[in-house]
Amino acid sequence: MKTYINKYPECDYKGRTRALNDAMELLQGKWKVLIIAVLCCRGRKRFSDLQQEIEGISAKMLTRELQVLELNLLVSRTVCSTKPVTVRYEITPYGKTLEKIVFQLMDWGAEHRRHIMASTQPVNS
Amino acid sequence: MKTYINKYPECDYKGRTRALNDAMELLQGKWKVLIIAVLCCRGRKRFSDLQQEIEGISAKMLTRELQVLELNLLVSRTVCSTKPVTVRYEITPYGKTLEKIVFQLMDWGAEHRRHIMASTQPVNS
DNA sequence: CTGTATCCCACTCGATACTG
DNA sequence: CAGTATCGAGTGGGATACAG
Repeated sequence: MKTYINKYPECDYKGRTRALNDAMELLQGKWKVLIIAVLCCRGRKRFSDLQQEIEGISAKMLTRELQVLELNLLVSRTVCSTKPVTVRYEITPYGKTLEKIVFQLMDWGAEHRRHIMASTQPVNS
Repeated sequence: MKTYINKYPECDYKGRTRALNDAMELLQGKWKVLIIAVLCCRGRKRFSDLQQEIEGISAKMLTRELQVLELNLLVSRTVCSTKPVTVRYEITPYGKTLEKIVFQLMDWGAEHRRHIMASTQPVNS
């Protein structure tokens, strides 16, 4: 029952745009995609390691975004009962289904930077 | 000088996350990806047609987002000097480079809805 | 028809301080 | 170590009115 994207879909148009909205809404925000990318690239990570690898993110934001990702089954959270507690975060097999898209976005972003720099006056930074 | 994404890149990590941020920043917001999708699927469209096809978007938002997309060379804008002016918007060949990603996001979003509905109590709507 | 200008609320996100 | 609580600035985006 998988539906495939047609180039010029005439039917289920509403459903498709809704699906796109779902995806974008979930991935919205400054950090979530980045977190996914890091977990995909670097594998299982502890909270503090994640915070170090994701430059600029605060504990609050990292917590909140990880919770959303966990709720959406993209990331798994494991508490290790060590002396001070440590927590491991890991991308789930299901989360891996986003890996390809995220990496394509990376590629596209790099290409886009070149494209814009070459074509116009860079707007900023 | 094209850089490729390795599964576990050790070098140019900063560059990659920066590229990902670029891409996400550009695509951020409620409407841009949707506009791109519509222009990809439906081809050249006038302003008012776009507004009709994209349910819920206001003129202000449509204008603003189209301007951003045009600035980023993803969309072209053509003014037709008809009696009341009409304007045609069209995805550029460059903009088409996002088509694949956008459609994959659509697919993923549809799959995700099923996945979440099957696995948990739906949170809302 | 295709926008622009204003007003305004809600929400995002950062900073900081605190807890088990 | 891994969070939570609270405050506050900035912004995204809706509603409405107006303009070329």
